[in-house]
Amino acid sequence: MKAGRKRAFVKSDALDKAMRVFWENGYSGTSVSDLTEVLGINKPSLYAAFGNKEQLFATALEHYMSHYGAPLMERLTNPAETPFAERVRAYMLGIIDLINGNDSPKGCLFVKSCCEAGSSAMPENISLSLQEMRQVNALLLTKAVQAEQKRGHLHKTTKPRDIAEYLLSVLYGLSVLARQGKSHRELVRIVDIAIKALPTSQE
Amino acid sequence: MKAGRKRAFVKSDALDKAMRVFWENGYSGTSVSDLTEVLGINKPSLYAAFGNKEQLFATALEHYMSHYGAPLMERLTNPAETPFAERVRAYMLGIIDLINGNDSPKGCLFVKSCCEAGSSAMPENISLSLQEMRQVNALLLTKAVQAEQKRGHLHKTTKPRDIAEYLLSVLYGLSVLARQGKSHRELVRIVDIAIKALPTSQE
DNA sequence: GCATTATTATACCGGTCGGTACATAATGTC
DNA sequence: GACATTATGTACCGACCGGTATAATAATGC
Repeated sequence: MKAGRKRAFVKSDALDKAMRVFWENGYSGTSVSDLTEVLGINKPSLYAAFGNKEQLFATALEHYMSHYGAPLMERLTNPAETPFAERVRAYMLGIIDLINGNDSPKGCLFVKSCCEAGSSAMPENISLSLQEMRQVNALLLTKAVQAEQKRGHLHKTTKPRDIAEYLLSVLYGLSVLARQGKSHRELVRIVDIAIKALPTSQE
Repeated sequence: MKAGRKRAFVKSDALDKAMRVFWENGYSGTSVSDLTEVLGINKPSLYAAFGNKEQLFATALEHYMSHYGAPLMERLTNPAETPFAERVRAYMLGIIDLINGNDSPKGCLFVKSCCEAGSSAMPENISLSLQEMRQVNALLLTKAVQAEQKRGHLHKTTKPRDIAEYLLSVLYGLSVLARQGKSHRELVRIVDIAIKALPTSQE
């Protein structure tokens, strides 16, 4: 055991709370005072635990992606015996629950952050890692589409990458709609239309 | 002619410049100093001409929607003799040009603002007018779909409003992708996939 | 010419921003 | 218990925030 006074708060809990503040107000819309107020700690504690505002945001963003976003990706491949369109639907419904939950801010933190990115209002490092995150996400989705094309359940006239980007585009749009208060039901209807566009082999 | 010293800048030019600053950095990412620097005027001139930061943003947003967004809507109905899918495509390609232009910030100011909305970082009035703007946009698109269904060129199993919201969702997604640097060509490919989802009567 | 009116530039307002110095309190090792 | 180590609360830093008071400047109507 290391020496020294014990931290009076649980770091992982604080990180999740901080993530939600950024989720609600965005990077430049969130002040350090906002964070310390919600987390119930003082500034020196926050800076000692998380570095500075930029580093805390980066950590919160990774926490969001790994704990809330990434787990949904499994639905794209499992269970393998269900039709591809159903798996995509399950994935997208998971995203809907995430961006339209009752106990979390509306919309998607990642999408929100992307909109802030690429300007002087957001540090360049963050903008770059957002771009990397998107590429990883798109690649995973592309591979799922590719696997399905090889199985022959999806015809091959459209490049898998384009199909993946199309699906992501719809998802990003859902985040904007969720932010504006659209209901769960309305969002699901959009997903159902979007999935009809998938060029299945029976066409 | 009114008495008094003449304004040393063209108000409409200043408004367009201000719009671009907000477009680049967002509402809370833009400071009044950012604005006066780009506009080349002093703060009292800005406040005299546009009220305050919030009012200037509201004006800039309306300028964006009426001068850049709204004119594209005509492509949805004209020319009436071209197929509906082609008109929708023309509309969406117009949006792509807007959000991926070389002489303007990437992405869509409206989408960016929607992501900032609904939080303490953005005044409530702005959030409300963003919601109204979206409703107007969705209604116009819905009516275009509805007209096409009556003509019989689009089958009626899907509600026109849902189709409209689906198309808007794709467009909002394109804004996020454009912001991340996706090329014109890639965005067009997404639009082409999205349009295939339209339930045309020949199916 | 002269009062009136509007815009300009400078300089400043209180408040908040992100970030930290400092002293104190609590834990471990020896 | 002495001591090193770590976290805490307070109080503060310079810089910038949105916004304005003031006075000089330029245009008008009469």
